[in-house]
Amino acid sequence: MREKLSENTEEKILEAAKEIFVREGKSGARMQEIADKAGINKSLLHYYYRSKEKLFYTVFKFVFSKFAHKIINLFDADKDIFEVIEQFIDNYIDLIRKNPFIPMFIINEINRKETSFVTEVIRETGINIDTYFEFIQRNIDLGKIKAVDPKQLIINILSLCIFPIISRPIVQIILYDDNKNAYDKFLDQRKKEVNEIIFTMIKPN
Amino acid sequence: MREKLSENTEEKILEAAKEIFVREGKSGARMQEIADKAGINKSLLHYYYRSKEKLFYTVFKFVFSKFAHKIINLFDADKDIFEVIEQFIDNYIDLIRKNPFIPMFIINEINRKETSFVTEVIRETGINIDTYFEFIQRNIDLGKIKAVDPKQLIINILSLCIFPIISRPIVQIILYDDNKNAYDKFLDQRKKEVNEIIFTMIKPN
DNA sequence: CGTAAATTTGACCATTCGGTTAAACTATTT
DNA sequence: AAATAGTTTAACCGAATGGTCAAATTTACG
Repeated sequence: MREKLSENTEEKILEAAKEIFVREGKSGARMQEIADKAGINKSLLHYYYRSKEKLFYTVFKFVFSKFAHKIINLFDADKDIFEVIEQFIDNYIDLIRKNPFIPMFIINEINRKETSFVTEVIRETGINIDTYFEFIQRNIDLGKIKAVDPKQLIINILSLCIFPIISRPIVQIILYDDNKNAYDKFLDQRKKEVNEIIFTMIKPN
Repeated sequence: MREKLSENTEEKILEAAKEIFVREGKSGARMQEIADKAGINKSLLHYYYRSKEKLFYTVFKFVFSKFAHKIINLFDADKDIFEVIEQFIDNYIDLIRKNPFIPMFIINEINRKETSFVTEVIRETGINIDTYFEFIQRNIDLGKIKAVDPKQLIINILSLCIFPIISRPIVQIILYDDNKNAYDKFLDQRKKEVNEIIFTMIKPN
């Protein structure tokens, strides 16, 4: 049995597939377009990933895993919760701003799949929400924050960070007459805004 | 010139197209599927709406207009702002819960279109954000609420209401082990949660 | 080098899909 | 009833698309 000669090609395919799938969605993506972007023949796609379905699954798992871990891992630390949240909001808004299509991509495709697919992906990527719950509970026990519902809290943070970016194409037009710079400023201000909201809601009386 | 005999068929097509487009997206939707759902021949689709593009445009405008007006019109009233917001949150969460695919549909398709398309739709549907701005400004002037940024405010409300529902398929699994009832309770509680957040942020000191 | 395995290509296939066309059918007007 | 305009259908078309296959090329190794 020979060694794998070009893990390079596989990389290039994945990179191209990621870009196309994320931008166009699964049904909108074309195998030919992915091949072109990877600079290879369409047959090669099927040589490495037997079908569009398989290729998509690989890409989805990769993208989802990366994003999910960026959320969960933060709360692993033993840092001050207010610092963690501030840092999270700052990093996450920037991250999504740089990859504005990814949240939509994830939500979108999960909507089209059965639960088993999602469960499988979550299991395989090994994300674990419990570290977050423990982190919050510890801080409640220590009296650092109010006894808030950790589930509502994480959804509040994610909502306030993600929604303004995924809805940007409409909101930028309606609120800012499609002025890109103005909306970028809006998003920068938003970091303070979200911070203030979350802090206000969790800080002890 | 003859009368239109069956505005019935046109209705049926629109209804079917709406359901399919919203669920499958523009590229995922099939003209044949729409025809089947409307109980007619595929050629009839092209008789009434010349192309998929035209049919989609009609559906999109219809759906977008309905949802946008539900947001804007509320703030037209001369009611107490706290009542308006409370009612809005309650209604809107229920509305989206009943039509969970619509926000994603709108955001999704707007992402794929050029600005001109969106501007056109907004112009044609005649939504006007100024009534909202005036409503907020009036309440600030009257000292009923703090001098908050109306843009941040509306985005906060929409984020907190919409995101938990569009991300439901993932979040329900991660937070509630895919227990539908549990997540429905979560969303009911959420009305209180969002209300409390918004009220806390705008009420005068 | 020679050969066998791994990689890459081009030609090709079956199916799907949006769209067209001509003919059939229905209702309305005269 | 005949003519006419509006409505519906079945058959068909060309392009696009996911996928296959056998041949060609490259690479690793004895």
